This record gives sequence, structure tokens and C-alpha cells, in this order.
Amino acid sequence: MLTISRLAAHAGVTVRAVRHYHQIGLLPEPERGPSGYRIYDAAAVVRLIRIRTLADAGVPLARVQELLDAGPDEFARGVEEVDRHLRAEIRRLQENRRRIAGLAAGEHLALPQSVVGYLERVRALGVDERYVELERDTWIVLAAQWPQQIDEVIAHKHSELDDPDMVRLYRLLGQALDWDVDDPRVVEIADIMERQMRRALEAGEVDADDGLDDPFVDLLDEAAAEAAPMAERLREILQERGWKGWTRIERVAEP
Amino acid sequence: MLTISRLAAHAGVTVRAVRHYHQIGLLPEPERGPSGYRIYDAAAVVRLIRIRTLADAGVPLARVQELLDAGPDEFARGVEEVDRHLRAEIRRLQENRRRIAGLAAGEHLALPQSVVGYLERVRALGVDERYVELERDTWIVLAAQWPQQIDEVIAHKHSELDDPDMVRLYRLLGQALDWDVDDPRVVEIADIMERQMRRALEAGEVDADDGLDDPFVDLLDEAAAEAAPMAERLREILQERGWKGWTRIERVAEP
DNA sequence: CTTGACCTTGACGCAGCGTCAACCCCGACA
DNA sequence: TGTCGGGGTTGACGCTGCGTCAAGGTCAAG
Repeated sequence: MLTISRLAAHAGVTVRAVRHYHQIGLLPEPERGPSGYRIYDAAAVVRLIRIRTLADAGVPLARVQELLDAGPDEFARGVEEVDRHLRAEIRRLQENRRRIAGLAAGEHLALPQSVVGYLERVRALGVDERYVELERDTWIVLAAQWPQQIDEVIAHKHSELDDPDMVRLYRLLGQALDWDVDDPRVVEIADIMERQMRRALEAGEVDADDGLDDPFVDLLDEAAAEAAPMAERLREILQERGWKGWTRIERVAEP
Repeated sequence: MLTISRLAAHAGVTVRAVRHYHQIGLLPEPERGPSGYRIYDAAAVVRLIRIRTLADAGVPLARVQELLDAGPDEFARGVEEVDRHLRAEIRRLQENRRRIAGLAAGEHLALPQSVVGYLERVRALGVDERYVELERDTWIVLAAQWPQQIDEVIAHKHSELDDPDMVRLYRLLGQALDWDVDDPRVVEIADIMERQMRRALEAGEVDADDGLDDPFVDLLDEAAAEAAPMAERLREILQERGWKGWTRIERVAEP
């Protein structure tokens, strides 16, 4: 005869768990002794061990119930399903581990390796850290939007950085965070941007059907603009010259 | 400007989850429009994606809070810990998969491969299926008790089966389930058992310090005895000859 | 002006137990 | 024989991370 705590110990579970299994009918209530104590036999140990084996594998207790009370064929099918579930779960965790791996390197979360590498290159150019952080946040959102295409997009951004004109642009943007609203140097930024936008447009690199909806693009532009006082002035200049957009380039009018 | 459902969609979570994060202070409550609607900006999307990245990795929300609001060093340490946790979880699931693998082969749950193989051999000898199930249940309990040593124990049981005397014993035990209480053939079983017990004792195979407590051994014996009417008679005969025990052999008196 | 799709707060529900609380019981020791 | 420590009993609330009504107010389109 076993008391509840000895039963639990033999099966490697807690007393509370055993009582819970009684409550939900997973383990039948045993006879009681004259004192009201539950009195178990060896069969209860066996059943309890089976329950734990399935439960440890992540099977919900309700399903455990079904499986243990089912015939051998239904049971076999259930076990196969459990194994599929385990495999899927393992894959999910491994995927998460890969994603987590990038941030241990220092970048602040939720970015694929490729983007982290790109940001590091930008930082190495001497671009202001605050600007790098702005870019980073935009990339976090974009990476969530296009989990597939992000590596390709980043590869293209990398190639853009081979152009010294683009490097100069980044450096200027970094400095521009501290400029006054009417700093005249904003014109140089506008010049470079116009060159680059024109080049991109001619190279057919501008893709209007990028999976982003317009209001969302506006929101990203707006967020970027909030960071620097001169942004509004830059927008005006570019608009006068027939350009619109930041996150996504758009040609709105011929000059 | 984003409404809650568009925010949720951009980050790949449910509206309910976003509200939950507000409730627990994980995501700050944004401004409200004149209608009382929440109005989000791009920063909220970024924060929300970060939250999900950590939460998907199994980090409890309270810990997510701490990590996101911590400095980069504390953050790095936290991420490393998360990775350790992920690795441990993956190992646990893989271990469960191995355990589950055995039962897919048909045996009814909670047994290591070695035991499944042993039971199959016994079954192949033509031993009654009901008796095999009795053995199986005992092994489930024993395997839970000695997860390490079980393979060794089973290897020894395998070698015992090389003895035709032992094979005969198993077959008789299978048949004996249907015998009457006073069937005279029980004597043959007792004879074989005595021979085997004596042999085991002389070979030094009997280990009193096996990690099982006495009441538990008695319980297992009792459970086995309940299955067949002749069991009690068998016990008496063996006791007269100075033997005790079934699950564990004990010499109680010289003849 | 009506739809139908959104938004709001508030509340209860779920698994799988952990953790009191308040009480009873059993065996050992003085 | 009392008592003491370590069992047992039921009952109830707590925890995480939301899902899911309910009972309304709002927004944009037709």
C-alpha cells in the first residue's frame, strides 16, 4: 500500500500533481483507508508514469487521457503526432536560437545577421551613433515585414556603400542631426540624394510594389523626420525638385 | 498614425496581446485620439517586435521588461542566459523524442528501447500475452526507478533467456494464469524457480541494496500475485523451501 | 441613415499546477 | 499518556499569456 506522497515519489511527480490528475479524472481515485487517506497500488504507479511520459513530451493532459484510454492503433497514431509536434518544436527553438545569436554580438535585438553586419559597416564609416540607431529601428520594422527578402535588400545596400557619394551622404546625415533648421548645408544633402535617387530610378531599382502599404511608409518617413530639425526643410527642397519619399523613393513630378 | 489592429498586424501579434502588454506596462500606453482610440507611432512597432522576439524565445514577459529597459551589458548577459535556456530546452525535447521513439514500435509507453526488445523476445517465445503485459508493467516501474542501470539489468535478463530452463519457466507462467488454485503443475514452476534462484544466489547476482525500499518490493510482488489464482500456492511452496520474494529474491531460511 | 468593420473597457476562462489555510491522523519518544 | 513532527485531507486563490465573450461607441462607405 502506498500513500500519496510515496506514489508521487515513485513516479517522480509532486503530490499536488497527483491530486490534480484525480480532479480531472486522468488518474482514478483509489480506495481510502479508515483515516480517509488514499491508498494506491502498483497499477497506479504504472499509470502515473505513463501520464508523465506523455505530459513531459508536451502532450496536453486532455490528450493524454484520450491516448491512454485508446486502442493500440489510435495510440500509435497519437504517438506519431506527438513526435511530429516535438520535431516542430525543436525546429522552432533552433530557429529562435539563430535569431538570438545575432544580438549577443551587441546589436539591440530583432535583426537578422545580414542587417547587423550592414549596420556595423555604417558605424565603421564614422557615422553618428544616433543615426545608426535610427536606421537600425527602421530595419527592425522592415525585417519583420519581409523576412524572406531582407538579405537581398541588404546585399544591395552594401553595394550602394561602395559609392563614395553614398558614404558622404551617410556622414552628412549623421552630422545633420545637430544642425539648425535653416542650416545651408542641407542643400548638399539634397544634391546627393537627388543624384542617388535618379540613379536608382534609372537602374530600375525602385519597386513600388514592395509589400508596404502607403500609410505605413509615411509613418516610417515621419518617424525618421522627427529625429532632426532640418528634415522638414530637406523634404521641401526635394519636393520642389519633384521628389518624394525617404523610406521609398517616389518620383512625383518632372522638374 | 496606426490603430491598434494595424500595429498588431505589422508586428505579427494579436490585438489582445497588445492590450495585455499595455496592462502589464510592457508597452507604454500611447496617446488617444478624440474618439478614445489609441494612436501608435513607428517606435511602438519597433518595441513590439522586440518584445515578440524575446517572448517567442520563451522569455517570460516580466523578464522581457527587465531586459528591454536594461543597459547593454545587462542585456547581453540576459541574452546569453536566454540562449542557455533554449539549448537546455532543445536537449530536453530531443531526449523526449528518443523516449517516445521506442513506443512508436508498438509497446505501450514509458519504456526504454532495451526493455521493449526484451519483451519482444519473451513474446516471441510464445509466452502468453497477458503475462508479457504483467512483466511490462513491472518493468515500467523499475525503469523509472533506475533510469541508469536498466539497460544493464535487461542485458542480464537476456542472458538468462539463453537457458532453456528459464524459457520453460516463462511459458509455464504464461499458462499458469488460467490454472486452478490447486493445480498440481505449480510444483514444476516451483522447482524451476528454486533452481534458478539458487543459481543466481551462488553467482552473486542477488543485490539486496538495489535502491528499492522493502514495502515497494512487496507491493510489486503483491500486484504480480493478484493476476493468477495459483500465485498464493506458489508462494507457500517456495516459503516452505526457504525462499521469499519474486521481484527480488531473498533467502530466508536454510532448508 | 444604415451597415459592417473597427475601437473601447470589463470580465471570465484556460492549463497545470504552486501555495497557503485550517484541520485531522499516525508513529515514535519521554 | 501526552506530545510532537511529519504525514494526510479539502478548499480556495494565484500565476502566465493571452482567447473570448459582452455591451457598447466610432468610422468610412454606400
